[in-house]
Amino acid sequence: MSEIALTKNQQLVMNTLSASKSPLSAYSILDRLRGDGFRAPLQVYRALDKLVNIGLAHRLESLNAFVACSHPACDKHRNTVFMICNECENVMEASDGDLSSNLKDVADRSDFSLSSATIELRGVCGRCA
Amino acid sequence: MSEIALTKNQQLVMNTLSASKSPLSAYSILDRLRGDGFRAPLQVYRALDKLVNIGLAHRLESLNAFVACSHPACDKHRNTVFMICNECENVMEASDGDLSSNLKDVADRSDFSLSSATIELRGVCGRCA
DNA sequence: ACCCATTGCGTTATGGCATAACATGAGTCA
DNA sequence: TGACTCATGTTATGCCATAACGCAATGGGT
Repeated sequence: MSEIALTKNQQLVMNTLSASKSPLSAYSILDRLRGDGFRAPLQVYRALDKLVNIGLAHRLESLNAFVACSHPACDKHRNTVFMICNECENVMEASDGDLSSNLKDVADRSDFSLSSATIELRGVCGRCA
Repeated sequence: MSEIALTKNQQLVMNTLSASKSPLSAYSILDRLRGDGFRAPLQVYRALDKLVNIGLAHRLESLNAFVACSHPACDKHRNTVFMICNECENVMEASDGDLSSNLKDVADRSDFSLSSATIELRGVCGRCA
């Protein structure tokens, strides 16, 4: 497992994501980093691309937003499930072996060669219920 | 089970979706319907809202696009899984009882009250493999 | 028949999300 | 040195989605 050195921009974006409890859009990250010299969306998107690629952040498709990975060590063998609270917008991350193998079964049954999955749940979290 | 009457616009959008094998964005639907008097995105989005609500169409979050429902009778008790081929962009739809109960288990374990799920798989379909 | 609530329609304008294309600079390695 | 890679900065552009307005048609309920 190699440590990966983040550039200054990547570090700034990562810090911004980590400091937020709820997902942030690229543009809201941009706004928070204007004081640090950020001026264009691309500066954010490029950093996000890298962070997502190395697994330090995740993109939430249903929100067009991003979160810091809260999984201590993201298990590459399992699909990640995101639970997005409709009330507080906070996001919980989970993974489950049975779910992942089930997903693979579903794909296999359709002769579909699975490479990645987007699993985003909506509902209400325990704190808000 | 009540039959639902579609308006002219809704019918046009539905026909367009049904005629396409792969997902369509709202704007590409708009382009295909300009000859039928469509002029603005909202005309498409309003029809799509309705079609999605009554289950005749689905929104694919990871594509920002829409597909006609290919499920003969969409089972409300099961979550729908979309398999999107990276090669041909075609989409297959499936559902599975085990997967749905697994998903609920994962949510329960996090004290999350599940109301809806987005499950979109990427990979390669049988025809393209 | 009347009112009223609901639903859909059409238009203009606006806002949010994301990337293309081009040029620059820093670091590595043969 | 030269070629290559990766990150950066900037401008411009394009796609996705909705706000806000007003109007038209429908369908109960009294």
